[in-house]
Amino acid sequence: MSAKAEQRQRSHKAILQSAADIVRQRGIAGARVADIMSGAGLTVGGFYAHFKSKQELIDETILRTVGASWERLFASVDTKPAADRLEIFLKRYLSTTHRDGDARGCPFPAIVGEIATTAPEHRGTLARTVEPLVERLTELLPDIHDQPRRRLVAIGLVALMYGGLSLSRAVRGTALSDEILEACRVLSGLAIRQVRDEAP
Amino acid sequence: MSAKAEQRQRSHKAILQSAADIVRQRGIAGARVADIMSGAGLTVGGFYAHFKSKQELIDETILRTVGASWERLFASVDTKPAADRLEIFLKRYLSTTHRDGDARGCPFPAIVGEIATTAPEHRGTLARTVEPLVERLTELLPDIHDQPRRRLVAIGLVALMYGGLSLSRAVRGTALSDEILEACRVLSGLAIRQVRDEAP
DNA sequence: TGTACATCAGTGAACGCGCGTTCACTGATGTAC
DNA sequence: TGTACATCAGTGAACGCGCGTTCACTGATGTAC
Repeated sequence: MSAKAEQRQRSHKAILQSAADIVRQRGIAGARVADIMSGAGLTVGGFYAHFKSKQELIDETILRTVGASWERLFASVDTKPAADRLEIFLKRYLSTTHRDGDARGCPFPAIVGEIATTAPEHRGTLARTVEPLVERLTELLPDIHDQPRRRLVAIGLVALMYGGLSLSRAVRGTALSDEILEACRVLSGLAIRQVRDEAP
Repeated sequence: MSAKAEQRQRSHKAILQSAADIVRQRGIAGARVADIMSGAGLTVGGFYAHFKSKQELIDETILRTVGASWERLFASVDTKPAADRLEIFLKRYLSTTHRDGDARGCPFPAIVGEIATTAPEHRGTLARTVEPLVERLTELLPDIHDQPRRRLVAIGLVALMYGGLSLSRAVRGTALSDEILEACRVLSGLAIRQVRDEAP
């Protein structure tokens, strides 16, 4: 590949990386094109040689960051004993480390509310990212042979994880913030124990 | 009171009501001063005779709408048998009616994410609203005599309710949206059953 | 191999628009005598 | 009671600012001969 094309590719990647970081921290509206570009070591004007619009970049950023962050989490529990995986998974998602700006963390807290209110143009993209997570998470649940119920429990856990992390971040700095994370770990533990007890 | 003062009071109330409606639908940044005023039957310029700034109005709107919406829910289950109250409460919060823009619904989905990312100036106000809910909700839980755990379960349920409603709204229009609400009802039911089983 | 021209990634200023906020003004209500 | 003036809730245009997007330009890289 020519030096020019290589340079272009490097810039493209840098823009995506910068967007991923900034969107996770500041949400969609908070991620300004000029800031994203300067985070990539470039200037505003060059943006439109890489993406058709801000919306296109945001869509691609959503697909990439949701996928990558959850896959990273799934991979991190892969080596653990099967029986412990779900608990460790929940513990990591609902950790203070994740709350306090893990650069590779889940972007949901930064984008879900915005998509519901002022950025409905990304609704379809978001919906597409949730389904795979649910399927992967279902595999981690106790095998209760009631597949529809298993799926619902997985979806409920996604909502609990997202809700807990989001609320915890919103009240960051207060004692309640830590309590929220702990509470979600406790609640998920209770639900999972009950699922196990119900299993045949 | 003079006719002038009465007029002023009516306007003030209308602005608050309009703000409550619009914030719930479009979030904080999405609630434009001009739109709020026109929703109250007034024009932009008059706004600053009623509030020092948009931030002041938003803070007051958060305090009022969070308090009122949860109190309304608590009141609505007051006449039910004590043993059923929590379940009905959860069912109503996690209903499609509530998701589909109940005008008096919970404002959390519209504001929590934004406060965590682009509107940290409202963080303290939000935190102040959560504590009372938790205390009220704790009373609805089975009496397990382990108060700290009881509190954590209540907090977890708040996170689950908020997370479920928010996620469900974000993917509105898809089959997943309904599933999320059902999933959260199921998950909360499982956790509560487990709490009961653990009770002495 | 060297030279002249073409390409193209990136620059930075400018544009148009929407927002929160300000302010001179209006006209109905209230007050003093 | 009537009259002259004061008050003040609300108007609507203007201001300043920040944002997404556009565009004429630059200069390094690539190509043709």
